[in-house]
Amino acid sequence: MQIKIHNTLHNKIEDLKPINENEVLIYSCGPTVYNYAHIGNIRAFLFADLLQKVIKVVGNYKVKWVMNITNIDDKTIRDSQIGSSAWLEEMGEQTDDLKENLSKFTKYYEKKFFEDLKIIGIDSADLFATPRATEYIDEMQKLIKSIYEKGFAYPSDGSIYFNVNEWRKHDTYGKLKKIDFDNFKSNLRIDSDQYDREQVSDFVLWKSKKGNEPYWDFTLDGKNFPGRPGWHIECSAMEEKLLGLPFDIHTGGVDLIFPHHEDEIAQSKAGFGVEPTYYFCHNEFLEVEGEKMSKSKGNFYTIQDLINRGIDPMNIRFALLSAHYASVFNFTFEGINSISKGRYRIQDFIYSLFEENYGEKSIDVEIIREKIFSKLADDLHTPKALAEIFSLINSMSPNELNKSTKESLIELFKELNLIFNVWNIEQKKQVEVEIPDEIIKLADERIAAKAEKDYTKADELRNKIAELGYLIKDSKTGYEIIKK
RNA sequence: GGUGACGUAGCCAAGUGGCUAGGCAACGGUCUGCAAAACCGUCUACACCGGUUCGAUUCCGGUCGUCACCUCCA
Repeated sequence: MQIKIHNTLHNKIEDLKPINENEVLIYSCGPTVYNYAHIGNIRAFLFADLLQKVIKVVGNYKVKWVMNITNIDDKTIRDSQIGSSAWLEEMGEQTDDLKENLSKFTKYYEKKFFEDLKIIGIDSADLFATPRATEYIDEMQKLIKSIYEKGFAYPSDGSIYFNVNEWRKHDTYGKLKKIDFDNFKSNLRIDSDQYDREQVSDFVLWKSKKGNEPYWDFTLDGKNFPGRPGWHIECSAMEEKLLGLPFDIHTGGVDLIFPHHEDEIAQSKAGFGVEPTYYFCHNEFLEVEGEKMSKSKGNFYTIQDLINRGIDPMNIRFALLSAHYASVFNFTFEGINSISKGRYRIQDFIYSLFEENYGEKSIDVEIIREKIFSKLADDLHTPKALAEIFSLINSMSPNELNKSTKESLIELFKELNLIFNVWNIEQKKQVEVEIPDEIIKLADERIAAKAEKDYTKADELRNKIAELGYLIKDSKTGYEIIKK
């Protein structure tokens, strides 16, 4: 099926036409590993994952997906410094070697990041590569050199900057977003580094070493520039090395449109002579209870925070998939709760497909499949696809279906789950939960009271059991105890 | 200040120049001693003001409001 996606380069939905016939090359801007990922970060990676899954399952392509790990920047350096309060015992002993500290610090959060991905249903085996910025310093220096030699970079006070004005004479700067060069917010010129630059819109390719920071030597024009790469150059260098240019799709959050991706385009074109990609796709932000997430507001949730509040990570995944990636998602606890119920309903439908209980009814599953897939193919429209799924489960009772229809539906849900990855496609298992003897005793007492029609006592016992954290469901044959 | 997005029922969230998206909640019912669960049913909205049109929630203009980006925040 033809996949369509919104391309920020042209601000419209376009047919995906990959460079290679059978394979789609995707690069996703990955995390800066200086802290635990929060649900906003997670949304971005979930979007990239959704994209690659839909391209595979619906588009029938192979996918080569690269996500970088930014392990060197102001924050990772700051927090890995000797005596940093952000240093955790689990990271090991700090040493005198600054690079070693940086590596220990960032590898800790990198590990946590991949654990979080797994929890949220993203399989890191789907990733072709997860390059760490510090392992591609040579490639970055080569690229900077090339940009410099072509006259689009200049050194200033030990750093090397990209010359946007010079570049604008050759090509558009502002391909992703219209930039009004006369109206950059004026107070942003008051910036501690501002005097280094020829003009405000120039960005740094190589940052000179400041104080006690880890650094790499970099010889340019016979002169050494001890320092470290700027943020934008990391992605440009790693993309070229791992995917080759141009590749197909570049993903990231909307905040990266400018300047990060704009600068990537300029750098790659200036240094390599090629623009990085044909499609830029961006996910919108996530708010919490209607407000932008921020540490100062205290509405900053990590996956672990949510799990600690008793939220099943599969419900987080499902909730995020229930809205379109390009719209602002308002994360609320009430919302998670309500959308979760929808997931359970679909799950129950799937379970009943496995029941060996058949009717006469037959439906054309292929038509349903086409419908759902076409929604996903249309700019990853998961809300519409889910509406189709709900319409399906509302239109029938599973046990009135004949055997082959049930089997086809199981196959369909298996396929859908390759994308959604939030259901168990199997027979319902009796979950073995240890019910304490005390509870069983109370429940038996209640059944006895019920049999004697002593409902007051029965209700009292039910309340008592509820207080202890268990729920009683009566049935014709007896009762069922569920742990709350 | 500049650029862009958005405002849809109690809540979340699609979409469209005429043909009730969907979910959650709520309410009524079936079933239950009563509940719970499940099932059936009910709930017809598009910020405001103009304009275009036979017809506008959808197109155009304006107003109000919310949000994002404008040098390293996904």
